[in-house]
Amino acid sequence: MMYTSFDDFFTVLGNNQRVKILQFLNQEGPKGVSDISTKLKIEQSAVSHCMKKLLQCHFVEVKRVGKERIYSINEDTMKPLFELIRKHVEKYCVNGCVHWE
Amino acid sequence: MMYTSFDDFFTVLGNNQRVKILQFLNQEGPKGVSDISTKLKIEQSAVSHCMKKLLQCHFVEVKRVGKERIYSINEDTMKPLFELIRKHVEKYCVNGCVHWE
DNA sequence: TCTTCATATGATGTATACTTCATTTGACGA
DNA sequence: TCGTCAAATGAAGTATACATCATATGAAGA
Repeated sequence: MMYTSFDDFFTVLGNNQRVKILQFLNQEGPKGVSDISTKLKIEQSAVSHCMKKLLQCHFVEVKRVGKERIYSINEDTMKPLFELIRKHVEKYCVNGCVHWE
Repeated sequence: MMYTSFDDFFTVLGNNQRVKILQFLNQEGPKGVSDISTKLKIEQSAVSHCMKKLLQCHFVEVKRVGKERIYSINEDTMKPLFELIRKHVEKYCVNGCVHWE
């Protein structure tokens, strides 16, 4: 998969696990793969696959610390993004469920 | 598909056609299904399917005008959302292509 | 009420991406 | 340099959502 445009960014966000990981990093701060895997109950290799895509889109950054790779969200983009969606959900999502029609 | 939470919103945005439609409506203003179908070269029924999901997430609104149904974006959410992503792409997407590694 | 236009719906094949497993890489300490 | 831990990679089966077709609905005018 190439990441060449606007739409690709949403494609990468269009996956619950990746969004959960981003939210987790947003709330808990920088974390290694094992931590993410344990806390969110996602397989280690699945987390790795997720992190790769998130990295490619610059939604997260990574730094090596010993054997671990510590991931942190790109706050410039992700914080306001989550805030925007949070407001939207708050406005339209009633009783834990979007209502329509 | 149910739309019960935060992640579902990204799932609906995670599709190029739906994003293209949103961008089109953002730039060109309210439009009917036929217009969208013709301009973006997407089948009529595909557009309809897209609009249904976009409606369910309140990314667009609709009003009947005669036989037509005119769709317009939810500006409160979509304008700032697009602006946010635009800045992100501008920052990290070099020469029409995200670079990494 | 019949016809036509605009759009929506439902079903099904097909494409896409996710999950999982096995394996590899890379760093650290003994 | 060997063993171990942390994470990444690749491949393959499986699940998911998309594209398309045929059909239905609903409004407007003749």
